[in-house]
Amino acid sequence: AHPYAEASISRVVAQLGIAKGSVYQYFDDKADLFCWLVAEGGRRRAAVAADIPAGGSIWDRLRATYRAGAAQWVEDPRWARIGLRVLEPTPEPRLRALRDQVHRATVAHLSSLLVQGQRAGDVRADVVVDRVVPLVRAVLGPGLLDAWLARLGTELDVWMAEPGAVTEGEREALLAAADDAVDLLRRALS
Amino acid sequence: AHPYAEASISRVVAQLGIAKGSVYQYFDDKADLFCWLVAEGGRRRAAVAADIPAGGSIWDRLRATYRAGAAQWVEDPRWARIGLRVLEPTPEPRLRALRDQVHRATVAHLSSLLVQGQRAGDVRADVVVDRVVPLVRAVLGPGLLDAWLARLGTELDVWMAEPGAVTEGEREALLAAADDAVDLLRRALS
Amino acid sequence: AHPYAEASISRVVAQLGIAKGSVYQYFDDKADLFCWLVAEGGRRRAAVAADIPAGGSIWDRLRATYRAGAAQWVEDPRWARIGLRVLEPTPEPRLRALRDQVHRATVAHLSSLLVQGQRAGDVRADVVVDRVVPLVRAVLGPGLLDAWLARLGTELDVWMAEPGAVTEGEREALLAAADDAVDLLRRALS
Amino acid sequence: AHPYAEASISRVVAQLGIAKGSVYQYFDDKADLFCWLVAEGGRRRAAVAADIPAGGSIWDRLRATYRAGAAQWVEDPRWARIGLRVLEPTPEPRLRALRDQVHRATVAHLSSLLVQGQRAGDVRADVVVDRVVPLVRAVLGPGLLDAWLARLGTELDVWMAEPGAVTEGEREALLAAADDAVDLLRRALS
DNA sequence: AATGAATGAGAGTTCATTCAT
DNA sequence: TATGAATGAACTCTCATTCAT
Repeated sequence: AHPYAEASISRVVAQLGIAKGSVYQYFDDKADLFCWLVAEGGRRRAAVAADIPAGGSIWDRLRATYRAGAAQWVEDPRWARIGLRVLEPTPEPRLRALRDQVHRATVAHLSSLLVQGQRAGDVRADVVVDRVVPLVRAVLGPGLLDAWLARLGTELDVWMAEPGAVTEGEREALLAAADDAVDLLRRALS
Repeated sequence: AHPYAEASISRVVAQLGIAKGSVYQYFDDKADLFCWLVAEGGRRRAAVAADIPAGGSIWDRLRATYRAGAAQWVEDPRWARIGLRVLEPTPEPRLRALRDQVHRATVAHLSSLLVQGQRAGDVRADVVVDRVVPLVRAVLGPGLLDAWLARLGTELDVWMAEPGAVTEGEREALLAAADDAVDLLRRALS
Repeated sequence: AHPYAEASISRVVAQLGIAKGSVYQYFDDKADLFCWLVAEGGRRRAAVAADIPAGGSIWDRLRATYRAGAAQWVEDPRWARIGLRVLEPTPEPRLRALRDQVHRATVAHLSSLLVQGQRAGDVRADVVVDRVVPLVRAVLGPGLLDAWLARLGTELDVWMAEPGAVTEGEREALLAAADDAVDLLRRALS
Repeated sequence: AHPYAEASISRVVAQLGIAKGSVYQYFDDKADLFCWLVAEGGRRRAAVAADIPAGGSIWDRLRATYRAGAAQWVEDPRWARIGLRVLEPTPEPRLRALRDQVHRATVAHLSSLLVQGQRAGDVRADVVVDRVVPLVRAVLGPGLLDAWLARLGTELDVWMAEPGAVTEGEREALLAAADDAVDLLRRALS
């Protein structure tokens, strides 16, 4: 519910009704707990991503991936949110290291996808992969998140505080937003 | 140099070699100081943006704007960085208000630009402006920033700590990255 | 409006719209300013008390004095309030000295009055003056003040913040309360 | 030892030789600590008052009560002092609430006592209870305290700083002062 | 394994006072 | 005479962490 620096172990244990010391039975310190949460969020996202079928164009695959992301965002908003926390700036060295690792993994994944796309003819040959990866990443990351929030007519923090129920229509809108994002990239790069 | 929550007035005054109380002669509190810094950063950016010529297609104008942004990023990195701080999440109500205001202004600006583009034939008629604005915003915001950092071969915090000199080649690369971002949008939307 | 310790020169100058330094042109420090205010309050009270006719029994004179006090309390509540501030506890040595001085003066005055009363037959001969003076002082000080506030149906701080207008009926009630207090003493001591 | 506003947690913990944070393990904040102290002081006084026999005239009962108060003032001066702190003026809302509550309870108690006295014939029928209660309260409160201090030949703060031993003669004098106060009221009201 | 009291560094903020202008 | 920027001590309170039980 809070960025790393503002998150307070005192508040967490008060809310959970457990002893402060108990946290330190399982985690070395605040950063360790935070890292575990982020990693667990990543694992849950990966579990969903694993079910994406491999066939079709890279656009089909991207679409399937981010449609699944939309579904997860609706079903498990708190864990989805945690996954984003790692991207926020922080001076804590271990969190920086974690963030860089996540960054590199994402870049590597998108790069290989685009290269595959070029081989398969889904992506124009004159696209310089390294140059577009940051842009692609932005569209599918903050861009898509922003589009989702706009569709829900809310803001991130407001919605996280009270995720509320998502109507079937809203759910469809989120999936459509994922399609929009992938379509924009397809038009730009194919 | 730090997100709002981690920024410490104690550290600032120690670094400046002034008395703690002096800060409060000019600012109501920490949030007030932060808001002023962000606003000043915005003013400096606006001063640069004012010089952009009005003619040409919206793509030409976007290109000119973000080329100017690249130049400013190189020449005044600290003030450019401050401008980004306001986008970071925070529970402080006044900073949230400021962030929302900046957000709305950006969205309004991009929307009107795209609508103009449709009228002028620079943007396809079937583009739904409201749906693509978040994606455009992401490309030109985090996407372009990420592209710049990739070109400089560094990371945000590392570079801010020691902005260093930028070679003529790097400067050209930053301008080229701005072109890349706008081109991607042009291909996608026109 | 505040006890000495809570009173803030910063607040005062902000409210007056003058420079902080100006205070120190006229007063050595916060305590000096406070002492002056208390003394001025005392002077104003003394000015009123000077008009009390000297004749009659001591009960008549007390009654006249505290009726005048009631009138002043209504007409000049802020200055009357200041006069009470000096009685509040404080560790500041100069304020303690001032308070002790006021205390001694009051005790001396009441003592001489009661002795006169005994000589004139207004006060029973078996009354031990020194023993009753603290009780008399309490009746005419905090007791009467409390009675006034009860008659106004308010509390001290509430009323000071917004003294408001006093109806003729309330004014009469305050005078009656002064009579009550003196009557109680007369019955007890004569 | 100090009024609420002047009391300093920093000073307290320094004197106790404990860590600042420890205070906040037991109390929400400074006001909470102060309220607890006042309440505890009240409880101790109530414990003593509970032993007062119920029979006799209301004057007998008042005398017994305030004789017990004198004894406690000698035996437990610090806790007795704390009980008085709540009566001091303060802008802190919670302390104001506490003070008002104490005020109302005292007034209610004295009112019912005087009404009982009227029924039993201890108090003249023409006494208007609501009008004399503030005066009675003043005699038994600040009046009696002042009388005690006069008998001890000291001042409140001086004596609290060094309560010292009380001789048997002084102890008797304090009890006599309680008698004096009640006698004054008896003469005035019966 | 769980507890929660103790810790003390550090935070933001207010304050009375000084003094060059 | 008036100003108000500069000062730094003192304040309350929060925090992550430790450790004896």
